[in-house]
Amino acid sequence: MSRTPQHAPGPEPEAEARRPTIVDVARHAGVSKSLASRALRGDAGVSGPSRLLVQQAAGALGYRPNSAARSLVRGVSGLIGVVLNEIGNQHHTEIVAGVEDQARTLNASVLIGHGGHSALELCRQIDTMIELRVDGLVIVSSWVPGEVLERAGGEVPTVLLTQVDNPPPVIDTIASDDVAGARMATEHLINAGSRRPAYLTRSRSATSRARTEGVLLACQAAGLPWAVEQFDPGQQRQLAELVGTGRYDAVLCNNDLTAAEVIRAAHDHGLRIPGDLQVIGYDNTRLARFLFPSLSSVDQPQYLMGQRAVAAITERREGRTTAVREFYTPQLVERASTGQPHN
Amino acid sequence: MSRTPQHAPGPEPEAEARRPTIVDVARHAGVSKSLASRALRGDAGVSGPSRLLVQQAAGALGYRPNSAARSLVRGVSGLIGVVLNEIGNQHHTEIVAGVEDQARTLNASVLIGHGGHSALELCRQIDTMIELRVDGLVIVSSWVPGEVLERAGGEVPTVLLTQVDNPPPVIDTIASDDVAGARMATEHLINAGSRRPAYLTRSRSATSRARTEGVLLACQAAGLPWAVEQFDPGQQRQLAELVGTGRYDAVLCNNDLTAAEVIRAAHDHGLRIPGDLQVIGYDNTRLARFLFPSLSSVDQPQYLMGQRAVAAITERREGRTTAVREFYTPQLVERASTGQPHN
DNA sequence: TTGTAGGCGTTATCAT
DNA sequence: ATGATAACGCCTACAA
Repeated sequence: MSRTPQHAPGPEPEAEARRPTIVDVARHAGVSKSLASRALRGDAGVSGPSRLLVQQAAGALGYRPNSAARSLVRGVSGLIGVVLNEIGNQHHTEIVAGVEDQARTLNASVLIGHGGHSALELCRQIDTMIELRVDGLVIVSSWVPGEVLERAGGEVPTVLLTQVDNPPPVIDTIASDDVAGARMATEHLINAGSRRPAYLTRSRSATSRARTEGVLLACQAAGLPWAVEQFDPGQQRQLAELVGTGRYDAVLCNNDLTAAEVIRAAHDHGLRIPGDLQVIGYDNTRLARFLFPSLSSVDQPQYLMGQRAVAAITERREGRTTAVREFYTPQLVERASTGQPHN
Repeated sequence: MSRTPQHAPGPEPEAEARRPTIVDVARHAGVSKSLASRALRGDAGVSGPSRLLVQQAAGALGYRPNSAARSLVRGVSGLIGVVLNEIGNQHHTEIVAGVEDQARTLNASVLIGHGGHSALELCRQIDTMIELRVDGLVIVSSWVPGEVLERAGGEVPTVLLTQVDNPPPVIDTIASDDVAGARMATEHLINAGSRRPAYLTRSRSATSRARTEGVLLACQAAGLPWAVEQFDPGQQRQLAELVGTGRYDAVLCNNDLTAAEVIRAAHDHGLRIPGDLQVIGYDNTRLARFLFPSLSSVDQPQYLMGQRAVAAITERREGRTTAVREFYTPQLVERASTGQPHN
C-alpha cells in the first residue's frame, strides 16, 4: 500500500498526488463522510467498530484535517496570534511562554509574527493574523498606531502588552508600569549615592518614553538634575564614549543588552562598577546573571502577563465589552552592579 | 454609518455583528460577487468605475478577506512556517530574518512556531503548520525525529536547517558544518598555545554532538587529550566550579550565552582571559561584542541559510524531486578572548 | 447509529 | 466587462 491515495474509479491513471480528504477516508472506510467526521473528532454517538474503521482508514491514507476548511465552517480557528517586534529578546520570550501555556488550556495554538523593528511590517503582520481569523491577538509593541489598534480590536479580541498613551476602548491593555519601574530603579541609584544619574536608551518607543518619565520623577523628588541619553541602534561608539566621559555616576538602561554595552565600556575606561558607575538594566533576562559584575535589573511579570492576555481574550469572547486595564508593578532585582561599594 | 454591516432585508433586527463577506461588499456596491472578487484582487478586466465602487464598499464595510476560504479554494495558503525550539536566541533570529526577506519576494508571510525546548511540542507545532497548509516548512532544530521529518516532507516542502544524522530524502537540508566549525575553533585555541582544551555545552542535540566531533578531530590531530563537559540547563554552579578548577586552559562553548557564563566564572576565580583561559563562543551573536573581554565566536551564515531555505521550498514547489544537501563552512571571528596574551 | 444535504467565503470557469 | 455557478474540505442540523 503506497501512502498516496489511489481512487480506482478515477479516469486519470496518472492522477496528481492529491492530499487525502475526509471523503477519501470515508470511502476507504466504507462509511459516509459525516460519520467519518464525527469519528475523527471523537464525537459521541459513533459505534466502536465504525470509529476504529475510520481511524484506520485515516492512518492508512495519512489524512490530515484541513484547518482552512474547518475554520471556515466553524467560525473559529483555534489560533492565538502574537505580534512582536523582536523575537531575539528574552523579554518577549517569557511573554510568549505565558501565552502558550494559557493557550494550551483552550486547545489553541500560538502563532508568532514579528515585525523586525518596522512599524509598517508590524501592521502587516497584524493584518495577516486577522485575515487568518485568529481567535485572539496579542500585541507586544508600542509602535502600533492607535487607529490600527482600534481596527484590530474591532475585528478580534485584542490585548496590548505595552503601555501606550490612549489605548482605544475596544482593546485590553495589560502592562507593567514603566514609570514606576524606572522611578524605583532611579531611586535605588540615588539612595546608593548617585548624584548624576542618567537614563540610556536605544529605543524611541512609548515604553522607553514612560521610563524617561519615571527617571524624571525620581530625580525631581531628590532635587537632582535628570538626563536622558538617546542613541540610535547603529551608533556603537557614541555610547562607549559617553560612558568614558564620566559625566554620570549611575545609569539606568532600557534593557539588559544595552547595560552589557555600558559595563563593557566601563571596563574599557577603567571605571569601577558600582564604585565609579552604577548600572541597572531592564527586563531581568538570563544575561543579567552572567555579566561581570552581575547586573541589577528591573523585572516584569512577563510570563504572568502573557497568561493574563489569553485570559482576557477568553473573557472578550464570552461577552465582556468593558476594557481591561491592568498594571503590574515591576520589581527591582538587586545584584552587584549597584549599591554602595563598601557596605 | 456605523462599521457593523446592516443588511436591510434581513428578518432579524437584532442581527449578530457578523464579519462582512465579499457578498456584502458586492451587494453594497451593486455588483456580483465575482466582480467584487476580481476588483478586490486587482484582476485585469474590471472597468474603472466598478473597481472604484467595489473598493469603496469594502472600505466602508471594513471588509477583510477570509484567508481560510481563499486557501481552501486556491490550494495555497501564502504561508511559510518556521518551527524552532527557542525564540529568544539571536541565532534563530537571523535565520528568521533571512526567511522573511526571501518570503517577501513570494508575497508569502512567515509564521513562527516554537517548541519551547520540548521535542513533543515541536512536533505538535509541525502538525499545526501542516494542517494550516503552509506552502513550505522550515525546521530549525535537531530534535525532530526522523519519522516526523519524513512525514512532514511527504506533505509539504520541508527544509531542515540543522545537521542530523540521516535526513530522509523527502526533505532538504541546509546546514552549517558543525564539525568543521568546532574543529576550526579548537585548532585556533591549540595554535594559540592551549594544551588542555575542552568543549562545554548545555545541549544534547545532534548539533552539539557534531561539534564534539570537531573538537575530537582537532585534538587528535594535535596529539592532545580531548574533553567534553556536558551540563544540564539547570545546573549553574557546576559550570562555574569547573572553570574554577583550572582543569582546562581553553574552552569552546556551544553558544555565546554559555561562553558568557564561563567568562563570568573566570572573573570570579581571578583567571585571566585569554592568559589563563581562552574562550570561544558559538553563533557570533550581538552579545559577543559586549562581553569583557570581547568574545571570539564561530559565525554561521544564518541569514543566508534562511534565504536559501525559502528558495529550496520554491524549487520543490516547481517540481524538483532530488534532495538539497547544502553545507556552509562557518567562520571564526577572532576577538579578545582568545589568542596569545602578549603577541 | 448512520446518511443526506446544505452552507461556510472565496476563487475560477463558464457563459453572456 | 459582468454574472451565474460550481467547486474547495469540513461540519452540522435533520432525516432515516
